[in-house]
Amino acid sequence: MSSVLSAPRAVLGADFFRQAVTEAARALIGVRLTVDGVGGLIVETEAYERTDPASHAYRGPTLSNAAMFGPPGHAYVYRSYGIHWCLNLVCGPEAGAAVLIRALEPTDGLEVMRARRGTENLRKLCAGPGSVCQALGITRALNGLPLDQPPFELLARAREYPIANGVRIGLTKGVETPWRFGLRGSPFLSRPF
DNA sequence: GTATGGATGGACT
DNA sequence: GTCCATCCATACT
Repeated sequence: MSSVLSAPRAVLGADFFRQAVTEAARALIGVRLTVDGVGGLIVETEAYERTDPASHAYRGPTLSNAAMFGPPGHAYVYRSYGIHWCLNLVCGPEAGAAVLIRALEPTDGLEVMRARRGTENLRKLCAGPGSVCQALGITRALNGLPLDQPPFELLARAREYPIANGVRIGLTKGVETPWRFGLRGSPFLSRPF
């Protein structure tokens, strides 16, 4: 599908991140996410919230998940399987909720991302939460940082997008909860819906 | 103090 | 489809 956009986009404000986490996860599809100017359009997200057994916030605040209990509109970055980094956007009217960024359609800084990922394949640059962080250079150094300031930039979607939704990926708890959202038909999803 | 297992991705059969 | 690299917070002894 086309990703061309010419209209200027607004930076996402505090109100965006205060909406219910599932609404935020849906509304983030089509938003342009960059870190130091490198990134693309968000095409896949998952929602996690406080009372959700699959969420890192489920057992309450700890040192490592503290960002999830901070104000919305900030990043929560964690290490996954000892190898990868995963980026969440803290969202919602209540503390302890966040949206996992699972895939982007790469648009900005393609050569930087190709070098970081070690592949020329556009479809594989940002397909999966670990890949997104590798391509964008996201590590724990960005944990807790506000999303409306550099190096982050989040620009509102240019139009409405058709949304697919389904169950979340890779979980052992909360496996039935259909809180995975994606751009329907996008070739840049980590997996089809 | 020690064991465990996870919101993964890539290599391989 | 299966396997497993590699970190570290948490659970358990």
